[in-house]
Order: sequence, then structure tokens, then C-alpha cells
Amino acid sequence: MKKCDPGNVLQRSKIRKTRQRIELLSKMIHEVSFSAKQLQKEMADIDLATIYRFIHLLLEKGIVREIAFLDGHQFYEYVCEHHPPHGHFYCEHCERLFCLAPLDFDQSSVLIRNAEMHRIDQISLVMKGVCKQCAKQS
Amino acid sequence: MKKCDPGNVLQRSKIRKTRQRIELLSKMIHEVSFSAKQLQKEMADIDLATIYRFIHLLLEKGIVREIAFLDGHQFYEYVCEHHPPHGHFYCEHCERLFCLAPLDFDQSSVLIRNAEMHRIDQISLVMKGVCKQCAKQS
DNA sequence: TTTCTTCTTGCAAATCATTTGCAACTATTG
DNA sequence: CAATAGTTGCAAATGATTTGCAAGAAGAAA
Repeated sequence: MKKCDPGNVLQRSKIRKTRQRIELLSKMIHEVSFSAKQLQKEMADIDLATIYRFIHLLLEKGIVREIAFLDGHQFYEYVCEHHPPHGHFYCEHCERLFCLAPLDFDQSSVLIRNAEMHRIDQISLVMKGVCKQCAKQS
Repeated sequence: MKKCDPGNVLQRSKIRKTRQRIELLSKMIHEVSFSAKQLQKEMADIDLATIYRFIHLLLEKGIVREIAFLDGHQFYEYVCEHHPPHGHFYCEHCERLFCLAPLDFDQSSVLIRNAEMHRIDQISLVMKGVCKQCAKQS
């Protein structure tokens, strides 16, 4: 059974299958990252409210995670075992979001030393700048 | 001459001094972090538009920097030599934002290896979770 | 398959942070 | 103290996200 098949993913999490959800989730699975607006641009027949409601449902179930808030939009990515948490790099010129390599345990541990922390639920590392391709062009 | 005196800071950056700006900047200098809304709550006589306009001006001059977008609000911090770039930890319970220790060069370098990057303008590292104090209480 | 119940959808309206236009006001310069 | 350029408050606009609600679709049971 394909683990990342939209139908299976929904079934496993006991989320009712609808045309809209299947379409949205397959898109999410195949994109490096997505925002509500991007999804709607490519699936104009699905209401924005439906998209936002579905994203929130997937967040609760841990099927997607928030990765960054950029240019007034929240970006998300699909969670799977081949895609452990990692940082992102946003090119301000072409507006693309790149994934950074995941940090290993030792690397991560240098980040999380702080006397005030009890539990960490989410780590977000985002860099902004200009990518090589854009640098060449200008 | 005090480097972090609001009046001096504005003068040095050729920003016209007004009552509103002096009041806002002194608050910013003394806070670990701030949002437009927090500032307005404590200085109700200053218009929100003025606050946003001033923040943008300070961002351009490099006097403050964006640190995180949380709960629908952008947070900023005052920039000074005793406060190099560093990560933050946000307690979802008490909604406080803590500073993490700054990373040294070697530590930082593990974060920035990515073939796509040409130039990095901004790095944002934010963790969300629960702080020790809140953990004790509940 | 039909029916029943529950969940989901699209639509329109509401929210909420942030931005903008504009006329009145104020800091700075000479 | 006048002239000028930059600032302010106010109200209205914007834009992402959220919500209420009635109609429609999915899943369970007969």
C-alpha cells in the first residue's frame, strides 16, 4: 500500500474523502511547499474557505506542518518520513522556497540550549536572500 | 554619548525627532521584543498607522529587525552590538518570547550550506513550545 | 440501493493586521 | 519667525484568513 497516496493518507487519519480533499492533498504531496493562495491558483474551482479548513485539519493530524510566513502568506509542507524537519531558504527575487539539508542530532542540539524551554513543539529556521540563479541574471 | 539613547539614535540616522518617535523608540530599546500591537497597547495616544510607519522606517535603517511572525503578529527587536542575531523561543502558553544564545560562526555555518544560496540577508530561527514556568503551573 | 445522519462545501459576510490617502500639524533650516 | 519638507491622526482600503449558514455529499445501516 502506498503510504503517500492521498486516499490512503486520508483513510489512515479517518478523514472523510471528498473530491476536493483528494485533489488538494495530491497537490500538497507533490509540491516542495505550498500556501493556500498557491493551491487556489491551480484549483480555482475549490473555494478558499475549503482550502483553509482542510489545511487546518491536516495540521491537527500532523499531516502537514507550517514552515514559514513570508510575504504575508503562511507556507506549509507535507510531512513524511523522507522529509524530516529542516530549514528553508527563500529567494526574495524569484520568490522560490528551497529546502535546506536537515540537521543531525548534534547539529540540532546546539540550537536548543536555553534554560527557559520545557518542551519544543516546532522549530522554524528560515533564511531570506537571493539564490544563485537570480544572482547570475542580475 | 549614550549609543542607545533614543534621541541619539534618531539623530545618527537623520530621522526627524518627534514626541511619538522618541516614546516609541525608548520602549523598543527597553523591550526584549515587541509588536505593533503591544506598542499601541501601552501608548494608546499614538496612532497605529504611525507605529507601523515608524517600524518600517527603522527596518530600512537597520535599527530594528524582524524576528518572527507569531499568532498573526510580526515581532521585532532593537538591534545593537550587545544583541547579535540569535534565535527565539516562543511559549505558546504564556505567549512570551525568549531569546536563545547567539550561535558562533562554526555553529552558524552548519546551517547555511545549500547549493542554491547566493546571498543571505536574514536568518530567522524560531521555536515554539512551552516554557518551564508554564510547565510547572499545569 | 435507499435512507438517515453527520460532515463538508460554496458563498457571502465578518475579522483582523497592516497599509494608504489626505488634510492639518510640526520639526528643522535659514 | 517664515518657508519647506516631513509627520501625524483619522478614516477608508487592502488582503489574508475565518465564520455562519443552507444546500449538497459521504458513510453507515437497513
